[in-house]
Amino acid sequence: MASDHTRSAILAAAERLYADRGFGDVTLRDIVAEANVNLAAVNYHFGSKDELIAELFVTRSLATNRERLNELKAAEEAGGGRASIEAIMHALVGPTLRGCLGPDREGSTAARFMIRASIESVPPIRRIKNREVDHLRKFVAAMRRSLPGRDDAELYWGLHFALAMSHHTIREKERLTKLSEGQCDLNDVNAIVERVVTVSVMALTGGEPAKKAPARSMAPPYGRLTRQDL
Amino acid sequence: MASDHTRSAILAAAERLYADRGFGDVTLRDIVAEANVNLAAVNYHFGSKDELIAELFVTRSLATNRERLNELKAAEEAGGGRASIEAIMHALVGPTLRGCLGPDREGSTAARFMIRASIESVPPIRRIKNREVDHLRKFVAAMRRSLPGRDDAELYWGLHFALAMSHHTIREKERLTKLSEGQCDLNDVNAIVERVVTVSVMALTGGEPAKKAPARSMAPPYGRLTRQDL
DNA sequence: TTGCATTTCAAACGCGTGTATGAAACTATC
DNA sequence: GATAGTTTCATACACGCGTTTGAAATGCAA
Repeated sequence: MASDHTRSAILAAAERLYADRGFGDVTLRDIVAEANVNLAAVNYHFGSKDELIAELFVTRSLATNRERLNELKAAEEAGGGRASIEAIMHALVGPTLRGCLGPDREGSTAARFMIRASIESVPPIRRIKNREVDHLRKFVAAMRRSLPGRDDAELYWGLHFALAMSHHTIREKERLTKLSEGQCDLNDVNAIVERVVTVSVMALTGGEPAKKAPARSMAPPYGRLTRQDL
Repeated sequence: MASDHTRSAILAAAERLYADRGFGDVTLRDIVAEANVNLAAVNYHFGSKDELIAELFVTRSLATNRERLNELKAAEEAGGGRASIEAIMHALVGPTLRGCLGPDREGSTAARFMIRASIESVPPIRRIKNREVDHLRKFVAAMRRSLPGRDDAELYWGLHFALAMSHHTIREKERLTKLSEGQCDLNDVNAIVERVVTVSVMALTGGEPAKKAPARSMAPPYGRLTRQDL
């Protein structure tokens, strides 16, 4: 057991370097140099480079998931077991967006690391992401409670688009700034969250203010929908 | 000059392998084995591995961009210089979605390659993508003509979200299928295009059927907007 | 056929990587 | 303070990679 000093120094240095320069060109030697520890320490404490990356990513995404679920649970309790669809989407995209776009929170290293993880998609991280389905299903369940009668496929598409907008905003933050020549304010995180939530809710409810709308409303003007369940 | 046989065999083999297995674990040796040419041929004909990848990507994305602009031009001419916002978004996301999700088009190798390029984000490709700004600006210009008086930032956000949804759908195709347990039909490309267009238009017009709406309508319920231009 | 330029080829180079080794330095328990 | 277990360290290994080399083969004009 002992001090753990080396172990956490490696974790901190690795996260910092990965956040700054991406997974592609950060070697174990870079990491141990930054952490002032011996090269062999990585394999001693983590087993392999991939396991080090996995541990970093698991830690951070567990934290985000916990935050999301807390927000969801709070919203459902406040609504007597049924949260508004706005609140649900807010809980879904808020923590991630705040974490990755927000101002320095613990030096924002964690945030920048998660951005990299979302951009570069290295094998150990991809493996973990594929097990995130269960977590998302909890949101689908909440959405089902909030919008009863709505087709399940519609719920999945709404969730999918919400994640699309928030992840893409994180990934392409720089590009959007450049494209819009600074006209899109990427610093006001709350405004961005509201923007994403608003569009997501519109996608799910078809533009109406989202008060228990009758049923499927996002049906495209033409072109068939899913035909699974006729 | 000569036969070009070797050159094109390399291009074809590389695209096929990258499409199937990703950039991460395809080596030059894999490629030349698949193409039945000598290892040194790659450097002789392309200069380096990165330039080979770049040539592949440039070729394919030029084709997509051309397709997009053709669709846009056709829509603008049909509307007397002003296309409907639906048509513009359609031209923006249609070609990419059809190319990457559609059924076999020339063996769909090109499509799968572009999916990889959008997922893995390898340096030479990233460099090229960063020069795509000019191309997107043409769409912003068309949007400005279609929705005059609308805040520029709103147009950028709308374009951004449209790209978000189409790219994310391509990237996470498998995950969405798994999450929804097949309830989201990822095979009906036209329906997906309509879905993305519909939501994009709602994001831009605020849910109204998009007939030259007065002005900014996607303003979030609370939270400030951009403050650049006061 | 000769001569020159282009293209192919087998082989090797050089480098950087993640990982393994085995001894040395600690730390804690008795 | 001896001993067993844990952690650090310098060093080396083995391998795969993109790239280079220089000679052989090929194509083509005169």
